[in-house]
Amino acid sequence: MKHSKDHEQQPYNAQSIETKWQKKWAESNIDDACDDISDQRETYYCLEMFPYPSGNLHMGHVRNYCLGDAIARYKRMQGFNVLHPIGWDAFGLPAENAAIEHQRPPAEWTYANIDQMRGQLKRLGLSYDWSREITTCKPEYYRWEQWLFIKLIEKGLAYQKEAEVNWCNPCHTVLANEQVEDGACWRCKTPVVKKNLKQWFIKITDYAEQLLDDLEQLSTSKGGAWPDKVIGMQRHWIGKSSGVEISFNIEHSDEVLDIFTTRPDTLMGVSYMAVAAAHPLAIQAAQNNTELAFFLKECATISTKEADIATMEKKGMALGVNAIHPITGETVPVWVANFVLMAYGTGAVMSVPAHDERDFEFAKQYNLNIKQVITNRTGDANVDNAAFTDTGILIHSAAFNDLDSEQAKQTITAWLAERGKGKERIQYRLRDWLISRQRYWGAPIPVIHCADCGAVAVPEKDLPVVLPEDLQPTGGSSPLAECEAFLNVDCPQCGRAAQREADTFDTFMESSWYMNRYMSAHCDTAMVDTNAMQRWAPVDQYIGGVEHAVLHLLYARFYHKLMRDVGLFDGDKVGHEPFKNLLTQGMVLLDGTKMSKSRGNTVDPNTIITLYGCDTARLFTLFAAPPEKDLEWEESGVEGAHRFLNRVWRLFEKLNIDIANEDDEKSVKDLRRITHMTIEKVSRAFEHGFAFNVAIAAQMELTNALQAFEMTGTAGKAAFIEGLQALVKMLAPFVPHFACECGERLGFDQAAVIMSWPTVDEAALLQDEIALVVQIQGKKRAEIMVPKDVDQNTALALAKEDPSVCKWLQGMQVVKVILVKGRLLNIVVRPA
RNA sequence: GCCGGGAUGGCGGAACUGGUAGACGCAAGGGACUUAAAAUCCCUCGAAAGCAAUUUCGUGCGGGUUCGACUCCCGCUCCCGGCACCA
Repeated sequence: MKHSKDHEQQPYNAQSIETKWQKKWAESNIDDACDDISDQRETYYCLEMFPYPSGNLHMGHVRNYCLGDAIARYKRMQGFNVLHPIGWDAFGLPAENAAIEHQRPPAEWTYANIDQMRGQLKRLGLSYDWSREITTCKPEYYRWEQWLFIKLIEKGLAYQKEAEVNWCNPCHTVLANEQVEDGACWRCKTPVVKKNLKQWFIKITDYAEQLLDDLEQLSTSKGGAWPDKVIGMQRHWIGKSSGVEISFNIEHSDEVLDIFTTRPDTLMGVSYMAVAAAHPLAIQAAQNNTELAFFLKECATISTKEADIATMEKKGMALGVNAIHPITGETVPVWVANFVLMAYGTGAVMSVPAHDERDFEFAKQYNLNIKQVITNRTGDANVDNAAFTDTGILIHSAAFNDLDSEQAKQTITAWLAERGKGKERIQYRLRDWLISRQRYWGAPIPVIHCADCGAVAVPEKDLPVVLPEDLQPTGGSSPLAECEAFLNVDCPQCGRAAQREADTFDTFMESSWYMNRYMSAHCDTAMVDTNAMQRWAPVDQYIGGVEHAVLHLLYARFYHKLMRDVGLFDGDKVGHEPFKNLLTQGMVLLDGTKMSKSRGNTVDPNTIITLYGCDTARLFTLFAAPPEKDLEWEESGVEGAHRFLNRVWRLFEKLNIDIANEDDEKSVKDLRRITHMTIEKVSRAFEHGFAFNVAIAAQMELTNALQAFEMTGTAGKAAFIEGLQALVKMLAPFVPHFACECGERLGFDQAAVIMSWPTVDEAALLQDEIALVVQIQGKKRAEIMVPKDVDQNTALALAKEDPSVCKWLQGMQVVKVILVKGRLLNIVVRPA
């Protein structure tokens, strides 16, 4: 036992403590994951979404990494072999913009930012395995992405096609569908323009069904732990719908108009057809019709210029062509309509105004026929003022009358199928991933364009196609497109002069597989090492902002499956999904709005660290709100967190108290109970839900109890030390530097503090006597002390001795008694 | 419109599978220590009534189930996030 002199009080000095421990940790590589197969510990992979090196860490980063670090540290203390890596999502547009502004190549800016931000991360004392640091703009990283891409070309999963694509003028590049939000660029918020361009795509649609099916195993109902919100968003994005493709012949022509519908039961109600402006039938009709040609042109621009597409007026024009109804043989006019999307289904629809709101509106506007063919059970549904969109019973449908919608769908589909005029079809909203970008600061697409051989994949032996890092963007098109040294190359097939593809990959390509690369970060013989994958994958806990719910999280799931299917690993051994559990953290707000540079309402993490230390900053971000909720930054709250650490610090003064007297057995027992209850509560927070705000509150309660504890004898002192030790260890995932320093004052080495989690002594939780709440008619009327395993009759008898209970029982007859063990006794009475 | 999530003191938020509503912290008020300030410590802190013990009301609104409802069910209101002419 140490003597009082050793515990003389030094004030808590965050700066010197943090510097001291960060140095020690770095020296001991204590945070590195162990790849040694002899290591028997169970593995745990904790990952936070890696940062884009924008220049400085912001509070959102701090929150993200503190959450992850708490989990990683807890798991280490629980005896897991933890992989907790970090890296840099280093390609991207801001680097080019900065390059233009500063007249320096983007590489310089990027690497300088990485150095700056690495320093900031280290200042936060985050327990990363720095030996696995990844920088995605380095050839040693992106070469494998290029490698995978040529494999995908071989498998027919990557292809080039001319298509209508989303173009962002300020960013001077095309965008994937996922990167268009409200008709505008996800990055610069400028409305996108439609353009027809030849671009590279990856067939994510081939994986639609898998991506949808595997969402099931991620949902909480199936033992996974992805938020319902994210699962719902992905499900909706994939947008599966089952229906029928129906062929309509065109009058006086050999042409066939194919449409997709989910409501074949309404087929008899078709009164016109509508095709997209880009539909071949429309284009053909426009050849001899200038008015129509003008309208088609207008549609192409309007649909993209209008910010609010939803409220856009429905417009259309008759093509002057008729379609023949496959059942009745009647003719219906074909229209072009601005609400029909070329990219969905077949780019054409059968219009049933009586049973579709959109068709109804269009029909009213252009005075088209409205024919009701479905009614409700009572038969009184009408379509006078609005479409009747429910399913129901068929009417005015000849042979199909009186069938209900479900039967009609089957019967009509079968009828069509027999005659070769229709077939069941599954349609997805998801479209192929457009991965070409007309940007410089990205990974080159490994393709060579040859006049004779066409687009030829760069042979594997010639990889990587290295991006020249010294080019200077000027603001217009990519400097890569003008870099002769890069572009001119011999065709790998015929050997004649050819040109490299000047487009680069969408930067979401890099972030789609980095989680798998960390497992074998420096492997130079393969994209990933299969053994490492089997050891570590999947990520046990992924933490990041919800803004990536569809973008990154969908692409990464897809990429994982691609990597599996090119044979990099066995999905049954490694897992078919990359992220087992997902925690989506809320934003950091200041005065109710998101902290952002553009709003100028940021709080610099550095300032806070300098003022209070990183432990205080860490503690506050975890305590102020539950992880998934938004967190309001409050300086007074930060001070409160700092005060708490000081309070713990001062608990050590109590070690100097003389203990010459007898113990008060009850208070010793109570203290031990609080200690072990706290261990239970804090452990529970880590095991499910990550309610660190509650866990920290529990630690504050323990601190209060320790502070209030009157230590008189040796048992008391032992209980106090036990509580203090447990507290220090439980603080370690949150405020590691502080905890290590406190641990040292208790005589622990660092491993004892950051490698062992306290265990609950069940015996300490037991109480001989408990406070039992006595309710009359469900209302609390008294609290009595009873033996812990009291039975109902004894409890009732004891309750009746209590004067305030007596008062309420006066003149009453006991009807029923309910005892909830360990909690309460409810007496139901009625007037006698 | 559709999907998801919410609504609890002055504020952020607690409340295990239905069982003491408001833990913990912030803010506020009062007091102690101090020449003073800071720091620290103690007390009060949902509303109403009362000197008090105590009582009544109280978890967005209206119903219901139950001995007992912040929690479950039915019907709403409002807020936040996502998607949105998807055939």
